[in-house]
Amino acid sequence: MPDITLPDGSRRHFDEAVTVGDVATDIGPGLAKAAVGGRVDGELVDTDYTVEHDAELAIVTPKDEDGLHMIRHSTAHLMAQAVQQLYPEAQVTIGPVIEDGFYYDFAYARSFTPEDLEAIEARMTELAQADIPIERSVMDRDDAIGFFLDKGEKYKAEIVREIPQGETISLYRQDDFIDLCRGPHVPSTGRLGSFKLMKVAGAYWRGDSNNEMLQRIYGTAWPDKKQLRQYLHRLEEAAKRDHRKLGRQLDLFHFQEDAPGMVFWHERGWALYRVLEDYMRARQLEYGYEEVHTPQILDRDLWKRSGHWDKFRDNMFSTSIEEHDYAIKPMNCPGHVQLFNQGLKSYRDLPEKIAEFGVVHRNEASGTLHGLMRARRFTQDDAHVFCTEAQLQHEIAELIDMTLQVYSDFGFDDIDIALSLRPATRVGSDEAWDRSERALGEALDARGLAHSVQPGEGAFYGPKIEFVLKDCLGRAWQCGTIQLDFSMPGRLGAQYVDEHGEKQVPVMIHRAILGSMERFIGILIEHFEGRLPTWLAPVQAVVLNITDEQAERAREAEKSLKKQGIRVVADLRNEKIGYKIREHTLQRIPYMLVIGQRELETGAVAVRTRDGRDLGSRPFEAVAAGLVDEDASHGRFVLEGA
RNA sequence: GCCGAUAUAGCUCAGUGGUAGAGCACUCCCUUGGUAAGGGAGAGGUCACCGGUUCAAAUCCGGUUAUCGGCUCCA
Repeated sequence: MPDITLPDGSRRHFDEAVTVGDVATDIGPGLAKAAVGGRVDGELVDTDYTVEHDAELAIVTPKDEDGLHMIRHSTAHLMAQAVQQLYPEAQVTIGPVIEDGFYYDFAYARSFTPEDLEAIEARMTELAQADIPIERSVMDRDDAIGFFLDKGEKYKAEIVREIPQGETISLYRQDDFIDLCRGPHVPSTGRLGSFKLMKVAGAYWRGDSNNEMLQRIYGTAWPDKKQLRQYLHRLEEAAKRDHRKLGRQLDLFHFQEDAPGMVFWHERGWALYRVLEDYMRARQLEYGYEEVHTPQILDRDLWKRSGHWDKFRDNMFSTSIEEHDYAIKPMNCPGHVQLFNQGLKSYRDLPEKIAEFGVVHRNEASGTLHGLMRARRFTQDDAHVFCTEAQLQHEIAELIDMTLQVYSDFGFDDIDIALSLRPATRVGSDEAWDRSERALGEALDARGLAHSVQPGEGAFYGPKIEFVLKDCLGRAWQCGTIQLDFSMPGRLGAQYVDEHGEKQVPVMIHRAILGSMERFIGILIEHFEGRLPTWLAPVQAVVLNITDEQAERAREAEKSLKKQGIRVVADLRNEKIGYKIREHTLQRIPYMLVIGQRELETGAVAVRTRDGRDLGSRPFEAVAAGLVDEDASHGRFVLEGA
């Protein structure tokens, strides 16, 4: 008869087999009421799971990660039940838990409308209030196939068919609704209630664009109303950071119908862009790169030789002139190989590091465009390192250092690293892939950097290391990449003469740190909610006069700061100081320098930050020096600290 | 590219078969005001584009384009 060990180490003895629910009741009525499931010897189970032997048991409540997961999963079932009651022809398919909620895919003749969603949500609330018991049962695999086919659920039958012969199939039933499911689930629908249906969208059956389109309904679910409200609030806050919205509000850039997926940079946005480019240029010079610039349009033959035309022609813009076919470059590498091929190269010339702020065009599918984050024209901080295999380890190690240093300067210290291995469609021999995958893995291990491995995710020409940075909302952005290429140098005839006078093909490393300049700017805007650190801010300070009396001094201050390299504007409009402060605060300008009669007399400026803090009146020269320091000191606020 | 939604003034939005609206922004005038919106007046729109229905279309229908949310994709 079972001895149950609880997570705090205490033991309870029972004279006969007990359910998880019984144990919870035995511990206390409050816990019994809260219990949605249990974890028995590490396995997640329903509350009516029977424990027959000695076991470790944790009661699962909505406060646990497990419990929250169960609530979301059960809410997905609740939604499916509501949908089938309201739309009996709708077939159920799959309904997994996702971050912050769940979705369920239905096969239905038409799309669900926002009104349908309201009706479904209302029905879900009724079903939750009815507190319908949720019961588990098992069925033989073949019986289950027949069962679902009888109900006209061909998708479910297909799922069951793929479960190995002989495995037991578990079903969960709540009233008239029965779904194939591994479980576990909460004991009754009354445990659910803090949910909201979020949106409908099309989704391909099994995620394959050759398959039919299903109707997916997304929802969110939480242990209580308060957490639901907090979640919805969080979404609103994230929406405020949307770089497309801020791009307009802060006058950084715009898009228009004439150039889908291509940015029109305004003066302020371009100022930010140039700071980023100048910063990367300085880093690259430090690390011994040669900056170059290669043609935008190259003969199609070159793209055939490089392998791009075969693999990616659908995503390339083409043009022809005088009966010659060309393609607009989607990548910079073939051009960089042409540069490497100039003159005869010796092993003494290696490594040769060629960098370009390369403007590329890729014909991204229309439905995928997303502001700066996914554009058809963007600029890569691209570079190619040509080296010998023997130099590989050292070069990769240096690239890893450089990449992490750059991220740190932008304030990103939480970086995930992934190693992506060979994809199904690829060029190059398996031996070359073996060597290159090993080289990258060893470089990471040598530096003690934890990383995940992603089989099949490599580029067609080689494996890669990807750097994924996390912004202040915890969202992940893949930016940096280091890719080995044992194929293209050979295809495009790159060679060097080794110490024995023999011709050899160099190894090529493709690397980008920011990735796309445009996208990185989008990430910065969202990460800082437009409140860019002084060194990045398009306008770093604004000089404000209070009355016309101080206009001349304000103009002088502006001129002096400009001369010292500060991005500054003077606002001498005939408006009250409060009005000007409000406007420039909303524009997220780091410092507002106010000159009134008092400052005019003392040669000072009154400094106010965009956070609304008054740093007091200070001598103009000191403020100017502080701004210059702050500009030079990536991310640190010198003036405020003073 | 696929599914769905959307497109009205510079911006944010209202208008739903019968003369196109508001707030902010803009221009001019008054105001010279000390840290998040001073007052008044004015100007501003082929209602995304093309076609259809109708006596009459921003409004209804069809198509195109773009955008938004997903899906697929992301060298």
